[in-house]
Amino acid sequence: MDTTHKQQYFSNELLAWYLRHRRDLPWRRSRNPYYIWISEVMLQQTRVDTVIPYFHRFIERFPTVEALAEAPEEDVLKLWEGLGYYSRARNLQGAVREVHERYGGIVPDNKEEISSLRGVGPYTSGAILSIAYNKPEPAVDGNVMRVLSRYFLIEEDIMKPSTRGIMEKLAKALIPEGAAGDFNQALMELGAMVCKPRSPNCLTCPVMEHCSAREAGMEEQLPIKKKAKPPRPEQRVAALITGSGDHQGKVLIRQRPQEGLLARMWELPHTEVPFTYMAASPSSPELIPESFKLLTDQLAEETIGIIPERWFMHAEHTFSHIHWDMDVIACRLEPGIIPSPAGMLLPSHYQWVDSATMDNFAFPNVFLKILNAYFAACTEL
DNA sequence: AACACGGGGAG
DNA sequence: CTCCCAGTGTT
Repeated sequence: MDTTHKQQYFSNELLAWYLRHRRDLPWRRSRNPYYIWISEVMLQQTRVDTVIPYFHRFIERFPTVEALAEAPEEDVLKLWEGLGYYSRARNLQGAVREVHERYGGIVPDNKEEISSLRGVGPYTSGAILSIAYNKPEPAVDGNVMRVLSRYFLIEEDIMKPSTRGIMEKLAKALIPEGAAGDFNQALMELGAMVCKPRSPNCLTCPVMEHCSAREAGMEEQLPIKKKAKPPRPEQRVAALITGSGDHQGKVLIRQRPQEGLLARMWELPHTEVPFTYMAASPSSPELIPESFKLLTDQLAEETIGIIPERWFMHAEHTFSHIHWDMDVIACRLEPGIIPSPAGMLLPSHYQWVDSATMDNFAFPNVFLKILNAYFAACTEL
């Protein structure tokens, strides 16, 4: 079978399959480029089922380019809470502000301008141009690379940037005349619903008949992918500082720095401790002091004196590159360090919150879990 | 080219 | 539990 026929068969069958089997997803109910853009940024590294509720809340609160451009950044971060990769939210708002100011609120419809926006890389630009404007641009994500590597039996390592180029060229050549948006979505839909990472489901695949990987019995081995490095472990100790007096029933939180991991999110005060220090546990809370002193010293530099009261809980959290192993210690403020009235000298990036007011701050999931566990325990008493 | 950057689902 | 998923920006 010659190459062009194999390609034409693929494009035609896949497109026909998609038109019959496409899922009814919220962002497929319009061709509003702004909605498509929001959805594509949310879908970066994130599953459809996870994104759906976030997408609804987001467009309800920020229905237009103008609404998002004029919103406070904290509001955007709060709506992104739990979705991860928070720079996506900040870059998105920055780019939307640029579209608002420079392009009169109209999302650009050409590669040059749209690619210059923060957070819009090769995948997202292709997705927006094809889905919102039906421009014949490829949108190569992980699904697409998996499907193409199997159907065309491509044994290049998909983690290599050079493989992207090969895939984009191929994906572009496959786009049927006038059907870029539907075809690109068809490719991703097949990867998500049929040609899945660990189960190719060939028997239900619309292009099985000419799939090279299946013919070679290679469908389970593709795509070829170099293994990622395991996350490096970090031991951490956090202080759950409970208030008294005016702050009875509240907990002290702080905001993270402008840049880096979980930038500008809120957290419990905590610090990394060396592994040579034993972790605490309910059975051996006496092992706390060495590691706890590091936290005490760090907070003392910010004029906050704490006294440990009891071990509260253990929390683990895995990022793609770091694993946190965290002990949470319930503490009270040391009298005399914070002068009366209490909290007067609290640094501005610190705040007291209770279970109601914590809704005003965006937290990474690991701290959300700890705070919810604490306030739930308080309610039981 | 290598690394930073979250969080969730499947088996 | 282990493994998998894989866009964009920075260096």
